[in-house]
Amino acid sequence: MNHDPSAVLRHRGIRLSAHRLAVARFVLYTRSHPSVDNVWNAVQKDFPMISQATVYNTLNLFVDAGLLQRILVGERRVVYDPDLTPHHHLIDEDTGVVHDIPWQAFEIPSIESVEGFEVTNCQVVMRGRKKKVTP
Amino acid sequence: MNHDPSAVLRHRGIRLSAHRLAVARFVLYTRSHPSVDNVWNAVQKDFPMISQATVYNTLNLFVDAGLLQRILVGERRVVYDPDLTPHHHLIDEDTGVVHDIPWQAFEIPSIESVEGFEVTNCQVVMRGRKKKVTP
DNA sequence: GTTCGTGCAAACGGTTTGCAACAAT
DNA sequence: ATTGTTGCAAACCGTTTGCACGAAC
Repeated sequence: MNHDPSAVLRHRGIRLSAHRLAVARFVLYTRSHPSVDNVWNAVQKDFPMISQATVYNTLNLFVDAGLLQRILVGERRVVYDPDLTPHHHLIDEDTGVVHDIPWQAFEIPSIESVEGFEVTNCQVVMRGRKKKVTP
Repeated sequence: MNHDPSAVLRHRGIRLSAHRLAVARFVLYTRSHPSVDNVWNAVQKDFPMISQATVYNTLNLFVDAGLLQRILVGERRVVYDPDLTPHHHLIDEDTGVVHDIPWQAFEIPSIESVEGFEVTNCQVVMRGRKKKVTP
């Protein structure tokens, strides 16, 4: 994994700007599954004048460039994930926190081929709450 | 499965009305995974004056009553499914059609318990396109 | 007569877009 | 000079809500 955001963006043919770098520095290396608002707030610490529109546009740019994954974790809740390797997601219904679940947690046989379909994408979204530990 | 919508609604304590019955007759027995608009169009054939708001309210009522499942099949795409038994969904990226995939298609071990969580819900949404048949 | 269903239009919230200004090439 | 990035506000789209009316209880 490349930890130099400038190089990453340039490698995808994305022109650099201070705002884009700031967004990249946050969103490409976080494991917190941030929403657009999370990204906006984080970047605002360095660039108080950045607009929501720019954050939206930049995130879309990164998704289109294959740097980010959009994950639909709820009715009106989209979250971004820089981890593009196949994995699942578990949403804590109490806190809203999104957890990564390793792909191997489930045995999904013949995922590329289900009933005559070529599966291009598979999103498993689970919801649950932390179990009480019996003492 | 009860094929008398009046009885189904009454059993859930939902008061009957012509509009509700019309919505129920369509949405509780279809396998087409209709969107709100699909339901609206279908019911309009019998009740041309029914409003979108009533369709929305009625569908929400049915979901809350446990008669329907809301399925998030895309960014701005919600469909309704009267099949409440656990199963997965596969969306044809070319046609938008939603297919049911039997729960047993995947071996999902210990679904109730993943990494200290009690899983209450699990939605698997796949996207793909029909494979060309090699002749 | 109180409750509940309905239609209408307005409000809502997340996202996109058109435009003008400006920066980079 | 041309192209690309940004902020702003308006538009957009699916959904919800407030209100007034009328029907059901």
